[in-house]
Amino acid sequence: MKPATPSRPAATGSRSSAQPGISSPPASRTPAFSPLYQQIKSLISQSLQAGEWKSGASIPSETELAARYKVSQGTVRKAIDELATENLLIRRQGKGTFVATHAEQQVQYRFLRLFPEQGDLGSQGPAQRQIVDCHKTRASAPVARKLQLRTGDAVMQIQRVLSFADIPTILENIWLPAARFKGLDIGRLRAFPGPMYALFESEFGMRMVRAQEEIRAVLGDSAQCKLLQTGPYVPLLSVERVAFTYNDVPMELRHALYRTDRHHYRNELG
Amino acid sequence: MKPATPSRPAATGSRSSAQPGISSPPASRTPAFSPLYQQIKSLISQSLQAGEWKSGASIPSETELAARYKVSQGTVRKAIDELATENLLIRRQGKGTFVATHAEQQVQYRFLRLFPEQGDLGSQGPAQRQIVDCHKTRASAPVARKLQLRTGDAVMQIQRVLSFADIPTILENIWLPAARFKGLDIGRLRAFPGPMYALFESEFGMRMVRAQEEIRAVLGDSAQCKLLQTGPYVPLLSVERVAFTYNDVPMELRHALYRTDRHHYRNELG
DNA sequence: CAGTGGTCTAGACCACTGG
DNA sequence: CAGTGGTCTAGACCACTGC
Repeated sequence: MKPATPSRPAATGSRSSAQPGISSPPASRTPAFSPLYQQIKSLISQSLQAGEWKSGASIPSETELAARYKVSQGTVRKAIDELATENLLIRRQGKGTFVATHAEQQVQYRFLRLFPEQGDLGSQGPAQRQIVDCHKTRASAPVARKLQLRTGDAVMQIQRVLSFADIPTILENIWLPAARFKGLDIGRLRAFPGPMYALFESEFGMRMVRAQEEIRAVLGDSAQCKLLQTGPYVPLLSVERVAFTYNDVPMELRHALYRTDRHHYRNELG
Repeated sequence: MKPATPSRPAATGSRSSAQPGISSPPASRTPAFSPLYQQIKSLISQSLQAGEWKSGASIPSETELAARYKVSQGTVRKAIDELATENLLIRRQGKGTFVATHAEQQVQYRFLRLFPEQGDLGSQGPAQRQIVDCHKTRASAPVARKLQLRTGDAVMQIQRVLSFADIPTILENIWLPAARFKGLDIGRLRAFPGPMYALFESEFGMRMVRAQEEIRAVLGDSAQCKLLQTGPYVPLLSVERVAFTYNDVPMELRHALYRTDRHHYRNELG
């Protein structure tokens, strides 16, 4: 691309906003101007969403992508940089750029912010997972709203307990849109060795990319306290998480209760 | 700067790692290679820390800084970019780059992650602040450890209650190193109209840049419940925050209790 | 209109990885 | 050694702000 040329490359179409020299309706303002690298970014996002590259696999090199989209390397570089800071891609110098995954990481649980009170990281070995229940049901109104479904749509509901050092610590209730997770059952959940989000990736092609949590202090009821093996009416951390795939589509709702007598939820504020 | 020249500019000294053509001890490995923009970044950080530019004021333009440090504009640009994503600086197109501040923001409380259950943002107006106590005391062992002081060092201790829509919601206990906050008393706290971090900036030149929180579910004792006007033994969110200035120096410890019956703590997971 | 940050390019070289 | 991402430069132009 020569600089100073008003014409734009046909990345997929052309520059989305009104450009000088390009015919554009003079009326209808607020085109907002989308820079080239943003367009490249969304093209790469689309390829990720379409599954053009597998989880954990490498995407084409910057040079290749620059040639494909007919832009300079620096422009695809900026696009990839942003996708990397959003944790959709992972750059590794000398090796390439890879599709982010929940599997094969040293950080076993990407979205879990719970840390033991003493002994820093994973010093107590891997978590023990116990699937209590997994069945298909219909979405209640609040569940449907958070998952952007209609009330009564089919959802899979999973209940499980996570233990650390043999102490039950997390009680989770998970809802998934059944249409996207056909064939999921308690057997497959129990058989899968890694984190649940890794199962979603490898068996259903659903990558969780971002999540939002709402945290409250609550008193566990007797059933919850029994599953967590605590005394009755212990204060617990209620963590309601909605996890999103690409394009901010919600794909999982997870209501969790954390015991915080031996652990705490840690958060970094920028 | 000509490219391909092995010699490096004397930003403040010179490139910190072994460079070809520059005399450097061939022994003693692991220089780790610090790129130029990182050196510029730390120079700008030092100027921020030294108070060369006031809170909320603009720093020199990219062109000026490039001239000052004898590097290209793109290099200082990358340095500023990183400082901006770390929230030390704020870029405003067409206007300049500004020193981040806790004052004069639309987001009144930069580090507060508490949101009302309904009615999105600040719909219930500003918080009411009530200073309960402010006195000088000596740091206990745990307080000293978190503030990187010695046990028994002088600290200011502040207790206050924050109310939203006239409902007491947050009970805070704050510890500050007394040596850095000389002259702080309950009168000045009550007189200051803005957030406490804005007071720290404007009256003591201390900018809080980053914070870390540990969150647990607890039962409030009777004194705490009284201040928060709840029934006895209500589950509360315990939020222990350490706030840092530049260079990861801890400057504030804050133990807070949040009522989460009408609010929740919200967190985004990337 | 001048000045700021924001985008885009082209090219050179450096550091890291693996065969 | 070739290939990848990472750094640095120089220069042109664009978009936004305020005088």
